[in-house]
Amino acid sequence: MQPQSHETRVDILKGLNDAQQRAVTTTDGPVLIVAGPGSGKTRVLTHRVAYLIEEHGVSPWHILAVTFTNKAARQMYDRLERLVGDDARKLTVGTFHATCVKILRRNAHLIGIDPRFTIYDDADQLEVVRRTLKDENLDPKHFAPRPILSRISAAKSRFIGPDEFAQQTGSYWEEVVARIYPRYRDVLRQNRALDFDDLLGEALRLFDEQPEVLERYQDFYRYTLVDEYQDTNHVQYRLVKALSEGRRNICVVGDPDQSIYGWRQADIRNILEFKRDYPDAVEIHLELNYRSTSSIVSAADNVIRANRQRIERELRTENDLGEKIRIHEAYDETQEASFVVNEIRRLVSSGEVRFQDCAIMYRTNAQSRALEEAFVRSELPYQIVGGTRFYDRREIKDAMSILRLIANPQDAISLMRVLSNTQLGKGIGARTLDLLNGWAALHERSLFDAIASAAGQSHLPPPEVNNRAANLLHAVHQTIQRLIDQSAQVQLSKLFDIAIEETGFAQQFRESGDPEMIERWENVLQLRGVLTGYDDLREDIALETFLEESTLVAGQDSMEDGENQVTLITLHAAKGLEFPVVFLIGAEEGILPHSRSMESENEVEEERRLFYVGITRAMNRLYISYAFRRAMFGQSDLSFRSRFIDSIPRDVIDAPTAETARSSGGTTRGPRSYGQQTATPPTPVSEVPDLKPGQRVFHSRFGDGTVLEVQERSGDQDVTVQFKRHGTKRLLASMANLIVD
DNA sequence: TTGGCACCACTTTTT
DNA sequence: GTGGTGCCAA
Repeated sequence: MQPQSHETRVDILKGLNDAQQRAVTTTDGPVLIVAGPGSGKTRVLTHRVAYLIEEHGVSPWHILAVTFTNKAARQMYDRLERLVGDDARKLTVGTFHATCVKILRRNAHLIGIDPRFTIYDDADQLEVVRRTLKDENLDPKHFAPRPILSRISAAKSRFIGPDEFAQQTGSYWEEVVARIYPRYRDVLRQNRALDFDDLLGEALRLFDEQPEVLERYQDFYRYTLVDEYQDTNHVQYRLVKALSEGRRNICVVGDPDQSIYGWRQADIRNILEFKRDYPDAVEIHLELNYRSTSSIVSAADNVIRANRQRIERELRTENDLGEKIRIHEAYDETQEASFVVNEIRRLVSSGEVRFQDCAIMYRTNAQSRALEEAFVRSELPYQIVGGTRFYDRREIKDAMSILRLIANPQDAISLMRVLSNTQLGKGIGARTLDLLNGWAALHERSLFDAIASAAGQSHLPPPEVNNRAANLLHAVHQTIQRLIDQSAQVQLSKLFDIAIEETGFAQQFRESGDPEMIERWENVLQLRGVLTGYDDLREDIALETFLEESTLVAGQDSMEDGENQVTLITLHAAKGLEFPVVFLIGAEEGILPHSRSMESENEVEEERRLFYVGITRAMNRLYISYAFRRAMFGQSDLSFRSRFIDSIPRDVIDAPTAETARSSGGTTRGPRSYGQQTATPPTPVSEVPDLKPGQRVFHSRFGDGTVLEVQERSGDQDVTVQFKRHGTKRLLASMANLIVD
């Protein structure tokens, strides 16, 4: 046997524990694998696929594996390539969305959808809602677009269309949504666009309405594996169910404790009730953690146990105790960032770890700013994963909208963007656009058709624009048409060059000496660099392929492995990853748990799971930090450490400061020392203490409070105190008899 | 019609 | 500290 050839059965099972082996070899019928963090889930999944191929002679093209991110898919390919060789390439491994796009591109015409659809991302969707609100004469101040979109998306995630939605509105606000929803759908249809929810929903509709198509896919994908099953929504659940009907060779893997996408309509019941749908399902639990030290596992286990809505189970490890968990209070977010940076510098210079072993995790993207500044100042290498993504930058969006317009001129959102952000739209103002949009609505045609008509390129009566506008529109139409004509003939990067010249997009950068514009231009060039990667593809599919891939990238997908740099990442995006050293920052009430989640117990429990996910990313060292005061909206406010920290057992914490922490009325307060400031020495009660902003004080009548402001006043102090129960008071220090806490 | 300026509300998390 | 919106003057 050659060393390169496939591993034998024995090899496939070698090194796996009993539960893992069962998870790999139980291949007849439905299987539910509940896999705790670090329990070798990915290993089990890949080995299971290899086992199917090697031991059961299943053809790899009959296997469908659905992952949460493209990165996870790629990782799975790579591992399988090592296990089964070239056969790996015949597998279908991808995200739900990517898989559905493929299915729809082939079959959407069967359910009345143009397969050349554009995919609308979150920003596009919001724009459609905004415009629809405007058309309906609703004030976006009173009816915020974001919640409306979320509600529509929630409905779509449960396969509820506009008509059904209208039947079950429970409030005036929902009635407004019910008015917007059908119009939203019509705009997308008009623009030949599908949003993220449609990719799943229309695929499901295809299966519903075209049983023979479903049968074909059922026959094709005979074995289905779904990773991160706890994060699937109702439509995804039904897709999986439909595909695996009949053969029932379905294997789902997940962990209810790591369900963190409830807000995206992930339905935890999918995993909890799997056995109701498949009564004969075999349930296998992987609970032995191979990833983390036992200190970290103990912290994680205790944190998650505090959740009430949970299936009781235990996370175990045979690993050593390792380093204790460090909990650090910083003065503010700047100090917090320096603490992290200094600590990383210290660890790396001791030779113990490399930069790439370290990750910093936070609840909200905004928190990355202070970190980034600290990293730039310290000149340590770092990467921000996700966050303000490359494709979210203004200039990139503008450049992309040109490409999207070429791929789909019906896409009015992109067209509007091009008109308002490139020289092409110069001279075409609100009045003209109103006329064009009115014409489009009247004739039920697209905005592009309206322009064509105004340019005399249509048999329909043209919109009543003035001569000057008509001339401009004629030029616009010609330019776009010319670009469309070229798109199937030149390489993608070449097309891009032509497009940014002809639309005058490039011009604005070249003329400006502004350093900010130069930086933006460099980003545009970077985008061009990405495009050259598609130059080898056939000209007629390169553009479409690029647009599709760039829309469906997940935050994690942009992560660079192998570079020696620190990773900055949100807790959500960090799911599924592991790092030897993890800094979990911003462990404060209002951030983690997030203030928007604090009203509902369900949501606080989800926040706790998020905290749990963060902890369990760490292999050897875990730092948890919080700030005493934190700037939000540019203003600095006081913070209190997160209640979640209290669930971590003392004996795994290495933080002298944590010893002094105690609870008061549900909110836990931090210890006395603030970051690099030294602790205030205990003040004798009899003296009038020297007060400083930030100090915790006690007043005999008003109770606990915090000093906000101090004004010196001829030997006395005029202090403003924020009391916990009695609001803000101004007091004279000599009279108030404040006791420094 | 455009561009500049002032004001505003906002920031969860993402395929 | 940001980005989007609205008003005004040219």
